[in-house]
Amino acid sequence: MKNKKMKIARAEADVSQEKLAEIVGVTRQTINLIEAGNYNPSLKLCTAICKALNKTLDELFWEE
Amino acid sequence: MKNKKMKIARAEADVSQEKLAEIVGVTRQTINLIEAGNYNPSLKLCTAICKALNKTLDELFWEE
DNA sequence: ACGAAAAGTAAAATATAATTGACATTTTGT
DNA sequence: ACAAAATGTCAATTATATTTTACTTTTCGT
Repeated sequence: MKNKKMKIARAEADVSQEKLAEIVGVTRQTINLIEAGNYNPSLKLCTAICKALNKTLDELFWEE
Repeated sequence: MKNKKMKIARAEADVSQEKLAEIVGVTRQTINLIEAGNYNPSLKLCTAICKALNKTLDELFWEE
């Protein structure tokens, strides 16, 4: 499933996929894949993304 | 860093590492490694563990 | 104290996250 | 409408999470 929450949070923070990738130390493709879904990122990466976007794990990655 | 929160949550739920591993579909060693720290589990696994223990990502895996 | 269950740990093999490079498409500003 | 930036996506490779097997140590009930 797509990660719409992350995409929105990134838009709110006004950073491109490329910029976010640079901040958290991965490639742009990795960020793109996470937002596109069908991907299973590591906890460390999820945490880094949250901190970069001023969100928590529950806010960006929790699914009921 | 050790994941003490997860260990405590598992104790509260009164399930062994082996039982939890079985519930979330990984091996006992994987659970052990996560609790021992120096490990970087996948988001999917973290989520499965949270649901098994009735906790959220922030409660078990968030670090300031 | 004893035995059994649970927990800790390690090395080698396997599965998969993440990278790289490259190209196509969409969005945005002017 | 045009150019530039941003996004979507793919195949091949590399890095690393997870498994498997196996052994040691702790914990807990009786």
